[in-house]
Amino acid sequence: MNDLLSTLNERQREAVAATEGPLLILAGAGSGKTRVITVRIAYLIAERGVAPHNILAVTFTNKAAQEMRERVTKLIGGQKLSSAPLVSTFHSLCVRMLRRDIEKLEEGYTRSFTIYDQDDSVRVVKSCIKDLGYDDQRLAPRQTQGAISHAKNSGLDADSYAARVEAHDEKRAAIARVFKLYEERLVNNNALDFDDLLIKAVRLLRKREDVRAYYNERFRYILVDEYQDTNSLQFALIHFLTERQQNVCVVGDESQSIYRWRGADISNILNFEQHYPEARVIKLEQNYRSTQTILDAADAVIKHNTERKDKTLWTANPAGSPVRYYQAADAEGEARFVAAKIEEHRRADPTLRAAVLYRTNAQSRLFEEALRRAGIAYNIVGGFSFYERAEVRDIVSYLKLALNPHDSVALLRVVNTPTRGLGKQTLDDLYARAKDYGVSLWEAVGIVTTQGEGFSPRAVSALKKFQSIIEGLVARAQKESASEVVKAAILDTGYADALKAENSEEAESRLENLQELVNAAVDYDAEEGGGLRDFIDAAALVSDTDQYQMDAPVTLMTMHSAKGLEFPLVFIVGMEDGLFPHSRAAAEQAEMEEERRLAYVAITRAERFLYVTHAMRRRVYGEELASEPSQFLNEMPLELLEDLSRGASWLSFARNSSATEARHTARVLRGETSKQERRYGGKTYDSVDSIAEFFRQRGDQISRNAAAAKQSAQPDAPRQQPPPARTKATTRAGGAASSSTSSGGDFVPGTHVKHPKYGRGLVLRREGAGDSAKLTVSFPGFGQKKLVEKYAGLEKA
DNA sequence: GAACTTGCTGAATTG
DNA sequence: CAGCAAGTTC
Repeated sequence: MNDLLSTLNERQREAVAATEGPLLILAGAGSGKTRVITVRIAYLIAERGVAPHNILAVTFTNKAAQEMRERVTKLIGGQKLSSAPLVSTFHSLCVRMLRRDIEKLEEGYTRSFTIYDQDDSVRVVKSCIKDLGYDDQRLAPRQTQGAISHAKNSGLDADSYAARVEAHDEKRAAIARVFKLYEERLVNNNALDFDDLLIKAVRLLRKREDVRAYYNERFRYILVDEYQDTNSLQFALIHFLTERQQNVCVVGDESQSIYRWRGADISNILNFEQHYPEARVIKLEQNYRSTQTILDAADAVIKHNTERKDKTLWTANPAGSPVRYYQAADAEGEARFVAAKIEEHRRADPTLRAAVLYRTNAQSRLFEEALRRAGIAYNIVGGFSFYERAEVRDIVSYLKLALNPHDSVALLRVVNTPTRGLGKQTLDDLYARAKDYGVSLWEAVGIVTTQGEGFSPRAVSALKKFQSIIEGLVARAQKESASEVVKAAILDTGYADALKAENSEEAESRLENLQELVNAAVDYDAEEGGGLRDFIDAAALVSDTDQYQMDAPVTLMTMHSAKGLEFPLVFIVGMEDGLFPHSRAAAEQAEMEEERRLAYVAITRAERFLYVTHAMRRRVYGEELASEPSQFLNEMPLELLEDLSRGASWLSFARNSSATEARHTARVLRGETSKQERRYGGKTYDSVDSIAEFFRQRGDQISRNAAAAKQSAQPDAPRQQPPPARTKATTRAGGAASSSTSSGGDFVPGTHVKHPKYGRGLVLRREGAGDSAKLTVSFPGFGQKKLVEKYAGLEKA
């Protein structure tokens, strides 16, 4: 079967053929990573005679898993296989393991456990905060859930978290108590949150030799995709699974690590060779995806990061067209521009797929509107997914109860939906009773319906009604197919009737969504046939990125969601300081580097055409704010950019010599000059000559200042002060008023200054005079800011 | 007990 | 600006 390998280059072939022992594939963007993985699986089966069910491939999203499955099937051709390789996400792999063996953990969980998504977790956290008597203003449920999740991901349980709380830190002490109660409640509800899926699976492997042996025997060849995004739990999981055999192949690219904030540990990939001393390393450095120009832009940006493995991506592709740049007056104008350009491109080539990539989901709305107005069909990833719609969640809650009636979150959600006369008072009483007896809400329902417990006859009969509905569903779940139970959950509960009675358009569309849910279940029955249990598990584990449709002409999504995808035409929008890079990242170097990797990911999605845009004004929180171009624009070689803006733009400004020097100066300040020198199209930028020229022009004083600045960039120099607690995404138009220290005229270009928010900076430019004098100041790490001298509160540094 | 109104606060990225 | 929670009214 030589034709399997014939489509691959030499490195790729090596990566496929090195089947035995640990292997690290460092796969640069667009280097044919997925092809290598899929061919490798096919090769293992066809050439090495490995039984398919002995192969495990792990991905992060269902979409990636599904694509991989399809491609393997295609590669193997018509061959009938005795079994199939398991291609799964980390989370569904864990669910599989736990559904089989969770009882062996002896932590009180049974195999019919429920999975809580983030929304469910927050609800539980909220109830814990309330019941502990904390103020949910001071202890925001969302934040608290985030803190708990973060702790769990770093391997802490409630007790070890509590032990680490400093004596005086009341807030964290409160979180620790919430954490403890939260964990108890999950056990009581027989529920696991997303983090638990990994935690319990790892614990199971650690604790039980027999389980470990079973999986080591089963999975003889393991592949892990996007290895740079694995966290310590995922690492531990892989570690246990490869305990006996070391046939583990991990594929990743540390330049595309963008989930550090979620606990991804980049050292997993950086130290792979230490973890597996026998490891072989193969680098895939030829990019097949993008034009030379796009690759140059990406490369120039990522080179500003200090923390990276050395790897040079190259391509045999043509230079292609320049990166198109557009500065819009406001966010609406930016959206109009994008819509117009998409139309233009698609008129020339109707098959051209486009993506609009933004930093935050909130940015999507304007693009949706503009595209709709332009009559362009689009697909949106993220935001409200199908399974997040209230009506779908309601029905899913009924189904969850059918499988695990002790799930109190699900119970509370639907006990009075549709309304059946169970108001706040009754539920509070029920809740109190459950707490008194130390039982689940479902058991409390049972007690009240048999003993009365002093509840009003009306309440008792309503509860009885609810009870019989759930019992009916429980019975059905045991013998009927998923779609049958889904239908029952919509009809027998009175849910559909209540919607019909509303007789509104809104209700009509909800009914349609529920019909969709039924369709999904019917499909599931036909394809997987795993029953309601598996259907609900799958529904709980769908992710935003799973919504991506490969054939959609236009896709709107975050840059995060775009990882792993490619498009001939890409728009990176909202390239503004504070938005991208995000203001929350500005305080820490490591976070800034992650933002930069995100920029790298976004740029390298583009195959042929790349547009970068930003707006001068944007509404944030309903407030009009002025914004500056992103420093990432500044980090692209300006020669590669073509300015499509109307009138003067930041780019035209940057291209005149003084601004170019400003760029150099900013780099000098960050001590970054020596490594950055590089040639683009025969022209040099960042040349030592022009920096020298710059200093000659500015005179001796500046050279001295620059030298001082360079010193302050040393590691032992005092760190710049942290930003204020609430940094707005952009600087307020008109400037923040504060004490005016200046007597005017002090801050000529070249002066080093100190700003209350941004720390040290260098004045690049001065416009106007007197009270209206405006300064352009470059702050290392914050980019350039335009400040009104009078209000800026600047001091000489 | 349910529908409506006001007022407040908060959104970075995700399985 | 928008979504949600508490308060207000029927």
